Amino acid sequence: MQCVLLDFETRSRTDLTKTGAYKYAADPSTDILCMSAIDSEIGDEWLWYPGTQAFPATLAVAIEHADLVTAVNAEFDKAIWEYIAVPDYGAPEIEHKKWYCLAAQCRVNAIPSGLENAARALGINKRKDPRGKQLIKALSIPNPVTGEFNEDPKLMQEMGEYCLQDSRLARKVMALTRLMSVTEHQDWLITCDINERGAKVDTELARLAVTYADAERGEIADKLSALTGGVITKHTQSVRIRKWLLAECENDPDVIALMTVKKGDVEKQSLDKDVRTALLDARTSDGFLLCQLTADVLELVDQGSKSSVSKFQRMLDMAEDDDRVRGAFVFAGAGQTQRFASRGLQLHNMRRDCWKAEQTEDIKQSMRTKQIIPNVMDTLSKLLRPALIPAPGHKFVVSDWAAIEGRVLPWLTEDPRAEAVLDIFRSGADIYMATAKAMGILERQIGKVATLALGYQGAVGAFQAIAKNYGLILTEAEVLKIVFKWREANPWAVAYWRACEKAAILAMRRPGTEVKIGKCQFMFVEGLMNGTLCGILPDGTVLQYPNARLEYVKGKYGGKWQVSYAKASILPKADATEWPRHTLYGGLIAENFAQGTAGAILKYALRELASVNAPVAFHVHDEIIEEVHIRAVEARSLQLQTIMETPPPWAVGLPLEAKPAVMQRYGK
DNA sequence: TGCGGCGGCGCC
DNA sequence: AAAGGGCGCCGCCGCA
Repeated sequence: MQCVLLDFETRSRTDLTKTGAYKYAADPSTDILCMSAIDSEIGDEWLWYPGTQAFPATLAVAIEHADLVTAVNAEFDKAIWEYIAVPDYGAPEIEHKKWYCLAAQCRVNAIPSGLENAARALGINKRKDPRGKQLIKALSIPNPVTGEFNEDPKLMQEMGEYCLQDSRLARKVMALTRLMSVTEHQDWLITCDINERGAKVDTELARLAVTYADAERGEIADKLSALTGGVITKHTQSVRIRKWLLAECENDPDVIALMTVKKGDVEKQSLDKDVRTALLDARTSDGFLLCQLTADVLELVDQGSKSSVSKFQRMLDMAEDDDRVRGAFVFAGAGQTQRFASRGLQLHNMRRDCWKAEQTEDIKQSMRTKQIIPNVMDTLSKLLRPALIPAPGHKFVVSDWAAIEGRVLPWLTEDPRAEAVLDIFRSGADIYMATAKAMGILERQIGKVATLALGYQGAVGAFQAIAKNYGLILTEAEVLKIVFKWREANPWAVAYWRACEKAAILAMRRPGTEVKIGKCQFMFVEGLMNGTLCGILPDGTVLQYPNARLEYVKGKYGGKWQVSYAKASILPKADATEWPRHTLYGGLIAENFAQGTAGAILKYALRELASVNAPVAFHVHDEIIEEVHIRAVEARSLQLQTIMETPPPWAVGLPLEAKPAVMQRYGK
């Protein structure tokens, strides 16, 4: 495998962190300072300053012969290459499928995807060097006072050296982790295509929303200042608000009790949404004192805490001239499950409860004519999804898999007792009602919450967390009974948790051996990243647990063996000597497997859709949104449903259901 | 002033 | 022994 590693250093008047790579690369003020390249096999190095040098002929040959052209976050380098290096500086063209991303390779290895953190996780870069950042600040950003770029030749030369050093480090990281499989690389390329296509934003709506949100935030701030004598000046000042409230109620133990939340092993006082609701609710019951003043303050915080309205500004920052936001998806962004993540304009967490297209038009018209809107922040956050729109003459075709994880989990177990659950899905019956019945309970709501909450060894806490979203209020004793009944009615799940945990331990004891659990496997690979426990999903996707260790932990009544591993998503603190670790337990493994397999089904469908040139605009874990010409809506809907409901070859027998809807704006 | 840490929020 | 976990973004806080 011959591979050329690239790294660009650039400068621009636009802010990369606000606009994202695509808009940044497309901006006319963006230019290349230098580019380093390394041939990963031979080790040949190049440093190119396009302002003063022609493109190195030997590098052109190396690229021509390379199987892959690699960069950390290659979408950035690819965009710079295609938008600037080729047209402005005579760099040779590189075919799309030759591009390869080292950051994506890091993510499939379950280590951080930033070069510095990846190297740190691999133990080859202990110390952070601030010089690189200083150089970027000096050369990549115009002087804030004069607006001029610094062109100091000495600094430019130093920048080049740093650029080359990054490529050398990247080469090491590449060698210490496993390459993406052909399928993973293909999925990454498909992600590039989706990112390049982008999602269209109703920028007029976004601008109106920003105006209204700014005004409302100002009003809330004024009210808070007035109520608290200037102690609290914004609804976002969580520390001030907490201190003020505690002082105001003279450390009333009842109030403190309601404010106390457990985080890990430590108890803390919080004033998050749940606590505020609890405090305001308790106010109406007997004997609880929460004066009008504090209640008013809490309600103002509630009103202001729709932080999601900041997304409208983000839409405007990222939208290009054609009103499209590009680069929102990260292939394997979730290292532990290999699901996608979304960045920049995060399309994965937009408020679900939202206005319909017609309501959106009405509200938009009200804002155009500067009408007063009641409950502004709430109204605005319900406009987030509808702010995503299809191009003129197009519609969204939207489809999501019904209860995908509820189907995948029993299917993965291969337990004959789980067939009954799959048969309920196959029959089209109501799974939540059936679950309740199997537990000897009549309320569908309880069946629903139990199904959503208890599949991964969660107990009272997990149930209550989900129950509150459905307005279900039960005592701890009642929930404990429900948990017990659910486990009794679903013995396949309990057995699976145990089997997963045992398999992980067994795999650690027998390196290089496949240990089967239902449709998945574990294998401990000693030579990879200080020992990596690999969970292999039915499609071949590998979930990695790097730096895995089998440890004997002593308990009160004897001890037990357990597997721990380095957790990529938790970055170590500045003074930490070891990467933060987590412990595997059965329910967690079952969850990782189920989420990962659901993600594999999405990736499979995206490949199928790519092969028929389906216009996928975006996706949200279990949901695919196509932006379709109005004349093709019917055909594409049918095609989308067929692709989503046909299980992949490795999942024959898994019942899938995904009925498409047609929308003028994005909605639930 | 810049930056890491943390609390908070939203979704699947 | 029991265990909800997977994400990313915004904005404040406190330190260097």
